Amino acid sequence: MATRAEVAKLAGVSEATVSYVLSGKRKISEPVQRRVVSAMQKLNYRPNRMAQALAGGKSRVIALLFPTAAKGIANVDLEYGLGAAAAAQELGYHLVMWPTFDRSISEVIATANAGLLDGVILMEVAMQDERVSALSKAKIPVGLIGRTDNEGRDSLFADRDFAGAADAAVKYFAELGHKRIGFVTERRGKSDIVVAALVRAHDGMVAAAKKYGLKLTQFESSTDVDAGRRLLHQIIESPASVTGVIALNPGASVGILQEANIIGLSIPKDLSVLSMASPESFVSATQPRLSTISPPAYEMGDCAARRLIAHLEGSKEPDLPQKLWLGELQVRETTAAPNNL
Amino acid sequence: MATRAEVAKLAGVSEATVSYVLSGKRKISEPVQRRVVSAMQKLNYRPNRMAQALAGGKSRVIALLFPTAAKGIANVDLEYGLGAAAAAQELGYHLVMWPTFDRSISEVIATANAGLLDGVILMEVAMQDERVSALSKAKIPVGLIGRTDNEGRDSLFADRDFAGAADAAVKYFAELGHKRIGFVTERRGKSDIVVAALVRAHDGMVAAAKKYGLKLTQFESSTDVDAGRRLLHQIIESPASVTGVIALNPGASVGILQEANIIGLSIPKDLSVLSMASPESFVSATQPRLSTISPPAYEMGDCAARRLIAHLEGSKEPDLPQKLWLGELQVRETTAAPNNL
DNA sequence: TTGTAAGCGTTATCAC
DNA sequence: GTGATAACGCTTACAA
Repeated sequence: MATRAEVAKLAGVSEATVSYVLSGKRKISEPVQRRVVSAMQKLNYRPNRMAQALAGGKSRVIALLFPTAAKGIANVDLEYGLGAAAAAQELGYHLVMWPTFDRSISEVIATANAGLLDGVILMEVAMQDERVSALSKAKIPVGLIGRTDNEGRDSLFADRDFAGAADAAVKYFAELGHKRIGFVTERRGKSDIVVAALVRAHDGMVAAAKKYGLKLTQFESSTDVDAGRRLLHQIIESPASVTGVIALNPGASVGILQEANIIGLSIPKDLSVLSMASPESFVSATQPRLSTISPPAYEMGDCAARRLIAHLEGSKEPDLPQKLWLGELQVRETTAAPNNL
Repeated sequence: MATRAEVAKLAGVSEATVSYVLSGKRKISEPVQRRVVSAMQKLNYRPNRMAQALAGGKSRVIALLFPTAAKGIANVDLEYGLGAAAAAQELGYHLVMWPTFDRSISEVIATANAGLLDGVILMEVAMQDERVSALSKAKIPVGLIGRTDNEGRDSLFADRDFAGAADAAVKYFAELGHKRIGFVTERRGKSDIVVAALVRAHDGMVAAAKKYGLKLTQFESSTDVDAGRRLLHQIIESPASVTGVIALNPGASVGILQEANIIGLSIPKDLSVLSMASPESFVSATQPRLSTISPPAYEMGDCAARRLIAHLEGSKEPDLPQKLWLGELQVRETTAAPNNL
């Protein structure tokens, strides 16, 4: 590759001038500008990013910590990554895919300290997320897909409006005529990590149920489909006798559908099912087609990356208005008025 | 972060010695070794990757060109990326996610020339892949998930054994008693890019059908589910009157399942369906559960990354034996003996 | 408006 | 075995 020195020589200017033409941090006279630019083109010059990074202290690389522990089902999460990667690209950054099996981040911090990473995007954020604190302490900028309970402080997030989504879901069920509904959430594991989404969705559901006067029963299930299948029996045997369920984890919804088919329970006639998080691609495979109110993952990933990068670039004002995503209610074939009015 | 200079001072050695302790490219005496290592630990030293990259000419970063054009269904492809990213990580490399909407790679080449990328992994490889030639011409190492028709030359690939997979699939159908089967492949678009997988799968199917004495009819469908649904009508109205189909693209299989359910066609009684490429997570949602013989995507991504990195590290002998992946035949609920023997 | 030169933190090539 | 000392290609004061 051509170096800056060669461009400078060809254009008959100093090396610094070449840099300033590129960065625009200095006023350059018309003729010089032209000469430099044409020299760059002639030599097919590209500034060396490693040299830029070394001299400038910024790599323009960010990492997405991608959770791979729950390999259960439907990697909804890919869409987040795609959105973030595309946004990064558009802004001249690069997104490294960082698969994580646990929540340890010492290696991430080390890599950032080694100058390779300017910032990090986190998923599956907990209310009190040790990773966020650790990264903050290490002065590494963090973007979140999700958010902690530290509302004001960490402003670099893209999160769902769980209250709004829960409200929309429950309202829909109420309008269909349901009186007793279930909420399927993830089993909170042995660890004391409380994923923020679970808490906010739960709170949203409770509030919405109260608002619309529905009786709400909570069920717990792990992410895999088999757990969802077992769950259906719990649901129908429950004294709560719900006529519909709203499920937070995709595995549960599918498991319920599967098992219902096997035991001859008719969906949505005998039980309505609404998923609060299932990717489009995944829904297309379900039979009957799952009704959903899912997060716009691509968009959210895009937003998280943009916010983080804007921060890295030193923008004071957040360019993007701080919004939460509701997700669109997609009525398909698993929701209807209750049978046993 | 602590720099090498600080470590050298603390350990009372020259900076070069610190580097050589790290790289092991020089014999270091016991006491010096100890002093340097302890100084490194005390200062929590990490070599600056940008400086290493600049001085060494290698960034230890590779990119995965991730196709996002066919947003139809089931991102099988995430698993490839996860495998590749994990392998890279394990080997001290980093994998940047590079979403691509088309097959242009000038920007990739420019980025590699800018020193950020040491190599590139390609997906959806064509028989004659212009991207491979362009990258080769630019002296950028390429790893493939898939492979071109240039068998010997580009040795850095991880591909399926399409002949073997087709053989296994057809053999299975033959043993079930099917005489006339269909092969569903992707519609070859307007462009003249011939994705290698399509060709090899086709050839494999033809050979296998001949071998087991089955009559084979080819059907074409685009990737989306709706196309798959329309396809079912083509299949049942076809004079070939097949009793089973083997589908290359996941969208088609699902569409067929969907439409069969709607029009009251019983699967597998009236028609057996076997998918040659559907991710686990996706299959769990189908009803009835799709029988498959899918590629081990994670493993293949892992392999492609390892091969590429081994090459980047200058290994002459390919460490990993050059194998092709068959994929495991998973008999689930969409395949059975034909009804109309 | 432009040029000069001091870093940035390594690798690699000499010497000793 | 170990220590200097040029690169590596850029950013960015500081001069002019």
